[in-house]
Amino acid sequence: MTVVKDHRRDDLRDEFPVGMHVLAVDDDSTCLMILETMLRRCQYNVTSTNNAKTALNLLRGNKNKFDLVISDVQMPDMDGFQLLELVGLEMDLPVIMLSVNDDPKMVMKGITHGACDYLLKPVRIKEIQNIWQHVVRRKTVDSKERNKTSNQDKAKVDSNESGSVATGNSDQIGKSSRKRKDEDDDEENDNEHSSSQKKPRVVWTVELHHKFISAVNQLGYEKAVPKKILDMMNVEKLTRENVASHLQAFFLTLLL
DNA sequence: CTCAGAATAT
DNA sequence: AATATTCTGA
Repeated sequence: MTVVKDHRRDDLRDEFPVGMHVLAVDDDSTCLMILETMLRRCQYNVTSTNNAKTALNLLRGNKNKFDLVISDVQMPDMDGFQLLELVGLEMDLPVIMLSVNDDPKMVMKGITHGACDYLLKPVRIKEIQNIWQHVVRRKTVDSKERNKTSNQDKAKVDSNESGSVATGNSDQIGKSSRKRKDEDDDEENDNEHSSSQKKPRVVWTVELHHKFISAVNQLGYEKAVPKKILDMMNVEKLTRENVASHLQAFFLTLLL
């Protein structure tokens, strides 16, 4: 009997730090769910909460339990930056910020407050797959050099690290977001067959996507079906097909 | 006939 | 790659 069961060309196998403990924080329950799902898929050990205070309590109560914190920026009780700061003060954990806001000021704020990464929503699972590198880096640096000059922060911003860890990097920040809502009723040419009616493609801006997410959120994952989502979103010009298409794509990105 | 979901096309 | 359109079955 051949004892060959080693045939794996599976992707996430080789040296993924399985079981790393991640604390996910987001007030939007659907986002949280998605985040959780993605993290689990990537074989992280996930604890999640929908508010920063609980997050803090969890962290304080289990100083060694977590390896990484990933938190939304905008939250009701305490915003992500405060959380970030407190965590930085009280413990040595890598924190990743999540936001729909691609404003460079915000990104900068995150970084200067000590975030080790700043991801834009909607987050793709590929970005999640890669975050363990921050933990590794932190640990490596930490054990090697315990240098703590009693200096206030110097706001030294390093764009992106130069290639260091295995897989290629994720994308850059500072793109996307076009102004939507293009009303078009301009008359102009009624030539026979040329262009009479434009067919505006629906552009799923972050905002629109967010509405979509909220709708799905309220309906619940199982009951979220195009028509219901559609009239829950209540966006003009949007068709059931549009939503259906987006829904399909959306689930694909979740599983990718 | 209407819709969801998958497949396929642009 | 993102969104639209077509197809199938309920």
